[in-house]
Amino acid sequence: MLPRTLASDLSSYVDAPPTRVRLSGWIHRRRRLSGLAFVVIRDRSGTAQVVVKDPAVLAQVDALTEETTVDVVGMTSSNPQAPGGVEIIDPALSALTAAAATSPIELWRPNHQAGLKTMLDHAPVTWRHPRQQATWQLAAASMHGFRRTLESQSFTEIQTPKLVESATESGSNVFGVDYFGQRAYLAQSPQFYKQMGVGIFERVFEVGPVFRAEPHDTVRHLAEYVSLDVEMGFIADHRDVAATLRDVLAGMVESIHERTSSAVELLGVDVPTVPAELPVIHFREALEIAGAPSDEPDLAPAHERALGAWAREQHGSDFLLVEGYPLAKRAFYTHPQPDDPRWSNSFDLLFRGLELVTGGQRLHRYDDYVAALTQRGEALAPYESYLQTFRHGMPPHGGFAIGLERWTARLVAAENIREVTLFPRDLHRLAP
RNA sequence: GGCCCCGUAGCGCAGCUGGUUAGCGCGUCGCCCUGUCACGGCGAAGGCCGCGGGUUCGAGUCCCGUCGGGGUCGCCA
Repeated sequence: MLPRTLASDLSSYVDAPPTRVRLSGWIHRRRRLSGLAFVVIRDRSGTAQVVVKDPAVLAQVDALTEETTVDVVGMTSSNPQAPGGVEIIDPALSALTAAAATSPIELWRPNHQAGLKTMLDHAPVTWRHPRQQATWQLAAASMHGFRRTLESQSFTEIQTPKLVESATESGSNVFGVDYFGQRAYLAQSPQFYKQMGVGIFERVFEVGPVFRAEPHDTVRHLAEYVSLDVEMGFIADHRDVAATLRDVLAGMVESIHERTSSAVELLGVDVPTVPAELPVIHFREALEIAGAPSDEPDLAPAHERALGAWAREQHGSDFLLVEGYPLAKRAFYTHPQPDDPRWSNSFDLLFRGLELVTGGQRLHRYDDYVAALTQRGEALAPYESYLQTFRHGMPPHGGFAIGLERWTARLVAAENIREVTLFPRDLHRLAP
């Protein structure tokens, strides 16, 4: 069998003599005229045009619907009228399945018109739209840039359990599951395990799912999302963590430029520039800038949007690091701000006015953990295996977590995070 | 979960203060058109107007309930 040629490789035949090639892909669109038909074939690399004139093959084209998978063997032909300058002529066509059922949406249109519900209900098909594919290519490239940056700084990639014994962090609700007759939970964060990982490897990261049972039905919440987690030891304070965060973001952006220029172009993505140093403000200043009362414990979405605009104007930055969140509002393992324990050595990173990252310095002394848990009225027993980490020597450490889908959503200016999530899980959706 | 808006053909929508047979564009199907590229032309099929109840001589339209969807707020990545 002739080896496969990808649609995107066809242009290399512009100056070559006619060559026999084989394309495999989906029938993206048929354009039938009286004595000939144009068949656009879509594969993972893009689309290619096939010109059919033979009556027997024309009859096949009439019978094969859009989205049917086919093998096409034909001759390359340079033709200025062909998209990309090269097309396939005089083809033999063989369908790999029966004619495909009509697609719920018109995949061949440059801009599909379907609403969110239609897109999600038919995700196995609607993700085939080139613009949809492109959004996930951005996500994939971002994950690659994340991994590559951390590996170059000698971080070890780990995988931590998603079935856990206790509902660890306070705040968000967890999903309970039956675990061989015992109550277990879906991990809402790899937090404890990545700290244990620091005790083992010094520097770890993880790309994986986390689960939040919070009944929040908003454009930026999912019940399951991909968390890009980092944790590192032997830091001075949270600013060291923030510096790594900056490098990681720069690596993600670099990877997007390297690997997905066509997706960037197709979607008209405004790829951000990561400043050499992320602009930093203290939580107190953030409240002032946002015009919020000085005793607000957190930033509301409207405040975040105001701060995003401010960072754009004052620093020309799409990113803004807000540090020093009130200690009482952060998780128990958060390290206080040394000169004023009302505040903490933690931060959020806003990307274009949306909370994208939470991170900071953690406690690293066993006694501090006992004190922090006791002060919050928590029993120590459920944290036994976690606390073991700190009885056996831990470096000052910290880390952060990036919400992948939030990143992608901001990147493509999606109005709803579900637009950039392959198979979103939310309050009302468990399928597909 | 609170509040606001919306459910009409495969998709996107119109349907006015209630009135006879519910429309439009795209898609689908049929016929026509040798160079299209969101091809074009002519024609046809396709609707429990989300579901249940109520008001009325009469409901896609008004009211109540319910299910589903969107936005927003709380909270979060």
